[in-house]
Amino acid sequence: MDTETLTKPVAAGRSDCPAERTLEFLSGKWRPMVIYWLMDGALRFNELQRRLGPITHRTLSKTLKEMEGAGLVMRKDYGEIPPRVEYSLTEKGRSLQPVLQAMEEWSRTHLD
Amino acid sequence: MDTETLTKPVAAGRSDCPAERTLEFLSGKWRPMVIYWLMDGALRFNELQRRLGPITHRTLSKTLKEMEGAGLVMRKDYGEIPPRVEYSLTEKGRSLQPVLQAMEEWSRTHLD
DNA sequence: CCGTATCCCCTTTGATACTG
DNA sequence: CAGTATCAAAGGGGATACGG
Repeated sequence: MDTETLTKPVAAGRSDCPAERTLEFLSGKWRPMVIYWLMDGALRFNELQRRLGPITHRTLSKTLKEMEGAGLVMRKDYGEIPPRVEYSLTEKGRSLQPVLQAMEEWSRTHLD
Repeated sequence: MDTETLTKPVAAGRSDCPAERTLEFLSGKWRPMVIYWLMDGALRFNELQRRLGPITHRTLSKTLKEMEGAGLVMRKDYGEIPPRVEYSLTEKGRSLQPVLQAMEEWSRTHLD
């Protein structure tokens, strides 16, 4: 009996690898770093930019908006002048920690 | 005392997020799927292509060569005619399973 | 301080045709 | 069957300038 065909869809037009869908939330040059820096709490836009180092204003803006759309990041505008906006992780964003941790573990044990 | 500045590098030009380095091994449109399908054992080139669905010959070839260079995939050429080549995961490639598993778990609990 | 609009480059991917 | 070469298309990201 061919157990192989029981555990995985055979020649599926779109063989859903669940890991891949998770990856979509982490793909992009800056997303993991953004999560990393927001893991401890909220940060203002410019503060976050300083932590990230060589990221452009435009790119950070775009990245944050995408992550907000993905439900990973929350934006809080204090409506002050000069502007003051804070970004933080949503529950969903924080829930990615085990994934990032698995990745850290792997980089420790298989890289360096 | 500001403990925050003790746990994370402040304004590092390249604040190393270890997870990011792992991501480099998994980034790319097809890499996770290739690992997924090779996790059970070796597959021939065309067989792998069929499983992956809509991937082009050229792209699969390139992807496999990259992953071979990264030490994730092993290529075995049987030197027969017609050609017969099998691809499989290296130990390093298989070691990524916990990472993929964490991703699967997340997609199950936070997507759908 | 926070954000957007334009322009440009570079990389990745796909389509297609060809080789051993 | 396995792989390469060439060309074209698409998207991500950076530089810069401008607006609220």
